[in-house]
Amino acid sequence: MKTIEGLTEEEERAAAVFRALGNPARVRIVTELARRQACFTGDLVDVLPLAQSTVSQHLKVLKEAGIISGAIEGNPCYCLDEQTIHWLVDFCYRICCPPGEEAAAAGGCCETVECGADER
Amino acid sequence: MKTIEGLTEEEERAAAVFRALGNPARVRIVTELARRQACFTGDLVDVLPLAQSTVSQHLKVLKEAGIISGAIEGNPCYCLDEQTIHWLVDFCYRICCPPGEEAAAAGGCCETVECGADER
DNA sequence: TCGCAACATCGTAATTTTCCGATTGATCCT
DNA sequence: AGGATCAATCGGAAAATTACGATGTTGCGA
Repeated sequence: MKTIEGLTEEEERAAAVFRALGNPARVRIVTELARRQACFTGDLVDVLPLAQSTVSQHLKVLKEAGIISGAIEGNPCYCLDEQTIHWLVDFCYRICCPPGEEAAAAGGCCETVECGADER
Repeated sequence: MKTIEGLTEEEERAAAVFRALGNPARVRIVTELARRQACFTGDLVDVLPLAQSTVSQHLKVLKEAGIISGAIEGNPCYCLDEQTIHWLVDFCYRICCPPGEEAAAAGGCCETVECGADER
């Protein structure tokens, strides 16, 4: 993947977090973690139809992206890092509804500009 | 990628949208689109350090995920599909702050359970 | 109609992701 | 110490992504 130079740090981070979440197994891990508050690796292995090593790798990806955190010495216990989720939501909001844009938020942009068809 | 059978339709869709957003160039496209309301392909090619064909492919990915929409006959004009963004934000909220969880939303889950260290 | 300009799509090479089994490292119990 | 259990990491194969140039396609003006 080529590096895009003009990117802000925020965009960079958003892309990384989105990428980490962009996998069915990892979304499942996140929802499970949200439901249970905290899980051992084994709990997640039971839930997912994947090998233990694979689940472990997914956990690593999520951890590196800051989406989950945790692990106690010798008894790894994961949980959601809600700050990151909140940050992501915030990012989306700022994208979608920049200051002074209350009007646009309602109907979307396409109606105001001459663009709205689906297929070319 | 293996298909995870237990996945809800929502989780499936979330993973797809996240995946589409999980690329620096595509995040840039989205932010640019938000800033300008609507863009021709050429505008985006000017902004990104990528070949025209590559940008076109990124646009296709975003379109297939429902993140952008648009294109008029013969003069393709893209814009954000804010509904999708809103849906995604909603999904994140439901994950992070399920009903009857006001307390947990503030401090995160980790403090309440015995799990909070960073490194193993 | 011819050619141009704007995009999409195709073919394809390089890189990355995804998954698994095997191995290693830690902890705990006997 | 020896064995069992749980989880991370390694090595490698298969599949997907990313990027590019070349080629199609469409609409417009000369």
